[in-house]
Amino acid sequence: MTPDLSYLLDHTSHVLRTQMSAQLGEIGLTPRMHCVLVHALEEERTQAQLAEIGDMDKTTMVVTVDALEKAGLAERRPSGADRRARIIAVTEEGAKVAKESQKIVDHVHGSTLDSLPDDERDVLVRALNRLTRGHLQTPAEGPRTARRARQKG
Amino acid sequence: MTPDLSYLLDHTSHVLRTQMSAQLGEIGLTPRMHCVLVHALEEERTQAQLAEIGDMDKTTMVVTVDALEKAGLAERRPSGADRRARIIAVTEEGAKVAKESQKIVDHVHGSTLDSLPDDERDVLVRALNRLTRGHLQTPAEGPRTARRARQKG
DNA sequence: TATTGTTATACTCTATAACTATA
DNA sequence: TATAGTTATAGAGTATAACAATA
Repeated sequence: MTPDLSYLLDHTSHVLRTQMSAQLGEIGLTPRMHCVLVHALEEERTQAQLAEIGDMDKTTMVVTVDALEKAGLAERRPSGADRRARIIAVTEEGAKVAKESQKIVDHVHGSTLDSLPDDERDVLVRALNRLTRGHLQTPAEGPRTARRARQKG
Repeated sequence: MTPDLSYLLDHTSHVLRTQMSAQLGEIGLTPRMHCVLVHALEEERTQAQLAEIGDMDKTTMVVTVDALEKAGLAERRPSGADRRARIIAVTEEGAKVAKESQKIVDHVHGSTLDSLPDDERDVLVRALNRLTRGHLQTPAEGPRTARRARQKG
């Protein structure tokens, strides 16, 4: 009998996400805010670059940066190189929070992996990495959702 | 360094779901329709029971059964035991389609697992099962989304 | 009073299109 | 012409509330 891989992956990823959201929520972050914060800290990056890294739409990015600015964790700054682009600069407070949130993320991942026997832990990660780079690399095409033109006004 | 388990599980489950949806879509089914069809075939079951099994809301179940009826794959029949309840009866055509869709599901799962080395394959499934029954059994509580009362009329 | 299935609808999430300013 | 970021909003998905029939 074939194991129900869909159920196993859906369930584990769903529960892990709820745990992550709940834990990050304790310090006022969403997973997306954490992602942007961390990658904006690594080097000077524009919204488009951060959207690419986090696999978000640019409009989703706008909302996420709005939230970070409102919370005083990051700011939009004009890019010297391209006056259309905005660099996302992390504030001092934002850097502190990012350190904290990275600890939370590592702890949630770590405690999950620690619940497995040593041999299973390593192989699980290796197998998921292999699938991610191989058979489950690319999403299958969904049916193109036709969309009406937006109302002018 | 802690592996990014969130990314690995999210990505693999997402891609697997798109592949499954695309393959089942070829014969006009959604994953939910397949799920209902298969469990309705096993024994006489009401909508509520099938919703429980597939972890769907009862209103989502209504939509799913509507789709199955429209496609001529299942019918609502009054339950002898409880006149409020409806038994979901699979049609002859529905049984054929269910056989087909089960083949598709097994093939999608099978080809994914077959892309892994033997030793990784078994351990992956064992580890995911262990997480599902253990550390990642229960979703964390989300913030209760307050909802306005519905308009009368 | 509680439950099954239904309808209507409200909410969330995300993506699309159009827009402004640059390039 | 194309791109970065913004705004408004469409659309999918889903969950909530109220309801009718029945328990």
